[in-house]
Amino acid sequence: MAAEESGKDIQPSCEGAERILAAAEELFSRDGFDAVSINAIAEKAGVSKANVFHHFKTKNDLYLAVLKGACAHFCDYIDDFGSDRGPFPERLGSFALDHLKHVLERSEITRLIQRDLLENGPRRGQELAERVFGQNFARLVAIIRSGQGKAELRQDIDPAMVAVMVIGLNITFFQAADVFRHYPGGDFMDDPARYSKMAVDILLNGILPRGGETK
Amino acid sequence: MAAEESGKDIQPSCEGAERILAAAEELFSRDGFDAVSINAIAEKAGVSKANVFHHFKTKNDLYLAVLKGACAHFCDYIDDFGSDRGPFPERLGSFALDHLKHVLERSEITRLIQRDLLENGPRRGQELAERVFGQNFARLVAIIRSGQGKAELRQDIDPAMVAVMVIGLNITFFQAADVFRHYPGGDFMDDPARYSKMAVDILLNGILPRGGETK
DNA sequence: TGGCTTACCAACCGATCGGTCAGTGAAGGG
DNA sequence: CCCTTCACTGACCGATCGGTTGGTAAGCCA
Repeated sequence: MAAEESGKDIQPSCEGAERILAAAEELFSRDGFDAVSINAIAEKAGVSKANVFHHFKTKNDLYLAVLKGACAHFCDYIDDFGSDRGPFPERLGSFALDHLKHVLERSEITRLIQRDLLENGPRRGQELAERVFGQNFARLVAIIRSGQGKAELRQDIDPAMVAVMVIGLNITFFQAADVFRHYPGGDFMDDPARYSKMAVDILLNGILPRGGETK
Repeated sequence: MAAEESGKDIQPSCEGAERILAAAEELFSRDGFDAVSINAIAEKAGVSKANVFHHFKTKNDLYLAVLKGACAHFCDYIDDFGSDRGPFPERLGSFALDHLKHVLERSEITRLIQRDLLENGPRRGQELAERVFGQNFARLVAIIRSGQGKAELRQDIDPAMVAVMVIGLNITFFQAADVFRHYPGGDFMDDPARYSKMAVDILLNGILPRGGETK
């Protein structure tokens, strides 16, 4: 009897199960948990409905497996974000753009996680905090803190706050570009790189006039 | 025969219909469209299921009515945001905090709109852009632009971008406070006013050291 | 060879879904 | 007075839901 992998992390190993997972990931992220039927998943995966329940005990188990896989995938490559050398502003800008690209390239996973957070509230928030964004966040905070150590940025600001703003602004682009795009002067929401550059510039320099010139 | 108000904006006028709308708004925003059954709505509203269909042609019609009502409610009071007088930084800070409070107070509506945007993608984005956030956005842009006119902020920044950042950072707080709260140094996500103050400070002054002191 | 496990499937189950229908009782107008 | 309108209901419909059951065919180890 299969479908007993409740706690384990063994990846499917079976080709059918992988196809089920892939189909489920796409459908769940696009339509949400309740809007997707096991029939639809089975059909898309090219297997029978009973086979879905052979590999996953319940629909919720399948969803959890999809979410776990998505989280794992999302954490790949984040070590490559940003350059390790160079002055702090460049390092921050590089991280911000890499992270935004990463989010946009994995839009399916991003939407899945976002939806899950929306539906499962605070309790899921803690889980996700630990296993998904944790690495991104820690790395970003480290970049900022190191810059602060070298007095390359203000001492009186909270590095965690800056990290929240960078990631938050990227998520904002991901989920609200379609809204803001339609406003007059909102055409920068069409170009991630331009958006990232503008946001980082403001983050670094603020919007108030300076003594010197701004660039 | 009722249930024929497909295009009209006449508010329910009937007490039963109002109770149905209220129940539906709460359930839809909490659990999402597909997870809420007409039975559940009817039960919560204290009417029969058939009566729901008497007032609203289909489940989707009811959902649309809820969304429309939510949008209308959300736009109330936004004219009171921010003070009209005083220096630009105070005006911006005041708007940002008022807007954040507004979002948090109407968390049900906010979540409903957010969910709808997530599920209905770009096509709904345009609608929402026009009818919900439009007024907020325009007002915020006006505040920023007026400050720019008086040379109270940099000339080379895009007012729309600043508006996106203010609103985006508020939405970030709303939806991700439960995630970021769990990180070391993320305790500022417990206090909206503190978060808003920190964000606006960075927005205004940037994170790079200045010639003078920062405050 | 025979027993055991595993991947898989068609058929089926009770429950619930969105939605319909025939009808009831009260209000209102002629 | 009847007649229409309207808010409202219980009983019902076909479809589909998540999940189960009994069974088949292939591989593996003895």
